[in-house]
Amino acid sequence: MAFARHGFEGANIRDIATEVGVTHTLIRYHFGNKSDLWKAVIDDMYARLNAAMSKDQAGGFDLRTKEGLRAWLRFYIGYCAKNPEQARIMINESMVRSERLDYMVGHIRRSHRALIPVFRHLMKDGVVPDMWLVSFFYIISTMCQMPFVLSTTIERLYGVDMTSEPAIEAHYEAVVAFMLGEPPRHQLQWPALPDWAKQAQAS
Amino acid sequence: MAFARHGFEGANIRDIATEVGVTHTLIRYHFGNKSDLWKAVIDDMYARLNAAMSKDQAGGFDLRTKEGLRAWLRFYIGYCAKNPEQARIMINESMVRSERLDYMVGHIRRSHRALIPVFRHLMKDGVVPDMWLVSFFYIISTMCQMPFVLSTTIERLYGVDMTSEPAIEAHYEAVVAFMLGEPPRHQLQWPALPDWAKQAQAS
DNA sequence: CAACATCCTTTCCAAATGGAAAGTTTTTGT
DNA sequence: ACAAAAACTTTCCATTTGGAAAGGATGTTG
Repeated sequence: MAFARHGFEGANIRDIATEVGVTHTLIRYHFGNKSDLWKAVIDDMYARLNAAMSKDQAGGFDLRTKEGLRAWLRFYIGYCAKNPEQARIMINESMVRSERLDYMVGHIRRSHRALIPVFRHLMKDGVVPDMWLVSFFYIISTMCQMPFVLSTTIERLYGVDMTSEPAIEAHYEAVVAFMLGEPPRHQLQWPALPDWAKQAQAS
Repeated sequence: MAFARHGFEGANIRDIATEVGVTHTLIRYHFGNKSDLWKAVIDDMYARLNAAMSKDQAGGFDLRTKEGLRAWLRFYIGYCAKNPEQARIMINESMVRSERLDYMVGHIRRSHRALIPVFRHLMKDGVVPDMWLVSFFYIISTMCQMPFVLSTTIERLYGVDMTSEPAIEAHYEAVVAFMLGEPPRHQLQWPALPDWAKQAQAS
């Protein structure tokens, strides 16, 4: 989506319209002004996120155990990999204090409220070390999101397509190893590195 | 800087100029077109980063030990906290494939090349678990950067000023705890959470 | 001091962009 | 089938924005 790629100011209704094959005035007719369109996008985004979360959470895992945490991480990392625009939009709007940021924070707060008790449990049970909750939240979420948000950079830098299944799997294993201190159970063939990185290994 | 806040397309030379107190044509005279200005900003950004890195690395720490890693993390997190625009610009440009992204990748590659051998060492010595190098890189760097990149959101969400010393310190302790599995050595008074988050704790 | 280059301002332009207004087609309810 | 409402298009406008051009001020050098 254009808002994810160019930010609110960089995106323009006309391009969005032609992308969908309509005129820019039609978009205005249905959504109102640019801010209204943006809000509609955000609402839809969170609706889809919540739908995916609750569906898979009902279908499954108890976040308070290591096993459940692993399952949740696999789900969440997969979701981030397939919907990187969502994190991109949110990051874009975090760059400057704005009315849009406040609107977004309403959604974020609801998500976080649901996860806080779970995260506290993980600490209490010693699954993860005790730490400041805010840090824990942003460490976890950015760990899962950022490699996919930055996929174009990683592609240019390491020649790896982060949206590919092996890369997603490798990253999942890395996150689990990092969080739980457990090395990958089945030895993975990690996506190969380019020459400049391999040579750096030697030095 | 405007490029960090609004992205390349969202920023405009005229506003940048008035911010500095000159006319927009003067900026054009000195830097050329908008892309040239952007490149000059990036070059300066990396020059300052490299200066800070090499100065403090010379003054210091051996990244291959736990102690050294801790010291480096403290430095790097502090740097990220005080220069969040740097990560912001890079993230902005990662949103879409562009000539600017390629330009940036040149700088990034140099930084990464210097760190890869160090990171490999950390894994070989068992300081951190074995994992895919690309994941490790982005886990580490985003852990250190993102809370400060997203400081406006965190402020609105948790009422915490991430740029304050206690918040930086708390985050540093969290990162160390997360990476090395070591709980904070001296018990910190973590910045307080707002009511909505405390109540979530109870449930 | 005169010629020249550097630095900076003023003025202008064309394209892009958000938005308004008015008109046309399609759908819907009766 | 017909009137009203909803959906959509065309046309236009004011503002913003990157950029070009020309002129003026301020050194700088022989």
